[in-house]
Amino acid sequence: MKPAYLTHLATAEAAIRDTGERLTQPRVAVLACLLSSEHATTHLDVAAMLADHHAVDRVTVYRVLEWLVNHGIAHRIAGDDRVWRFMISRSQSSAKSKSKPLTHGHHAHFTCEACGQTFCLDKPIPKVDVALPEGFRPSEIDLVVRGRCAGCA
Amino acid sequence: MKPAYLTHLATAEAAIRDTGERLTQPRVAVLACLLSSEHATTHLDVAAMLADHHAVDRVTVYRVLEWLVNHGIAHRIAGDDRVWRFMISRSQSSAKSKSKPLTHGHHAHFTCEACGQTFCLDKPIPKVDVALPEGFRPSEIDLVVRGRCAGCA
DNA sequence: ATTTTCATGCTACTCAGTTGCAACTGCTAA
DNA sequence: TTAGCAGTTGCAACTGAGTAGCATGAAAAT
Repeated sequence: MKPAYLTHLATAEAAIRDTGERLTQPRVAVLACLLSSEHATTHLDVAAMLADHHAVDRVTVYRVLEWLVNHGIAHRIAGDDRVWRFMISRSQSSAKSKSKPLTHGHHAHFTCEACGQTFCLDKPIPKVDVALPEGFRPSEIDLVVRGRCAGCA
Repeated sequence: MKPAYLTHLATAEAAIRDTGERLTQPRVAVLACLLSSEHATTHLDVAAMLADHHAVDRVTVYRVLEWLVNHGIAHRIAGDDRVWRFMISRSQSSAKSKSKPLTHGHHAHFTCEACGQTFCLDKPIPKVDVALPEGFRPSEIDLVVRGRCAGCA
């Protein structure tokens, strides 16, 4: 059984070429990995998935993930276990535009208390109005819902 | 100049005695530290503050902080730098009750992108209704506002 | 084909947080 | 007041995430 990410290699390659920066094996492989994943994945998950067919050094995984984030292709989520998790930013996949850095705006995540997995909630989020103290200026709101996912219910 | 936390020692002692568990120097000192702090503090901050007058081993700081969280006296916040930060749960300070574990319910934090400090937003938060996928059950919602605090504006 | 530029891999490091264990101390009960 | 015990502390050694420096290697530009 071949790993699932293989079917996303072409899409990944196109997306990376789109950035105008260098097209490299590790970038393609890591991105394909994210594309094939339903939920947020750690650097470790990525390295493990690639181990058989596209072995990539763990440091490179870190760097590629960071690169993807900087290019607005992926975004990172701080989990409860102080491990970064990564996910493609679906929002940009529709935009054919020479996308600006993409601040990722209002975004909600769901973290399962049982299995620890994190999911992106694509559904539109009602605009939240939070009263801030004098002098505080907001730029972004992050919403995390904790609970039990469908699989662990 | 004496450290600020010294004025909170008595309050801290009372709160710990309230739990019915053991009253120890490190617990009192660490809690006094949190009480004296406006914003979320790391284990390191705590250890540094106590160094002169109540030196406590760093492992003990970790353990005491965890203990405080388990007793609903403090709560922890996952920062962007994957370091835990801690704060007293103001909500319980008013409750003279033999407080139940306290799930800390809806709670908002503000993280300053410039100085990295995290503040608790005590203001009531509008109830957020998030549409979850089929089978997902929420238990808690965490709201983090990112931006610039009054000091860094 | 050659050069330039930038990404990769490797090694070695930092730092948060944890574990195991021996020594100690706050509480309780005699 | 003291003896005993269980819960705490301190220490040392460890794990695991993430990073820095540097030599090698590979895309793209010429």
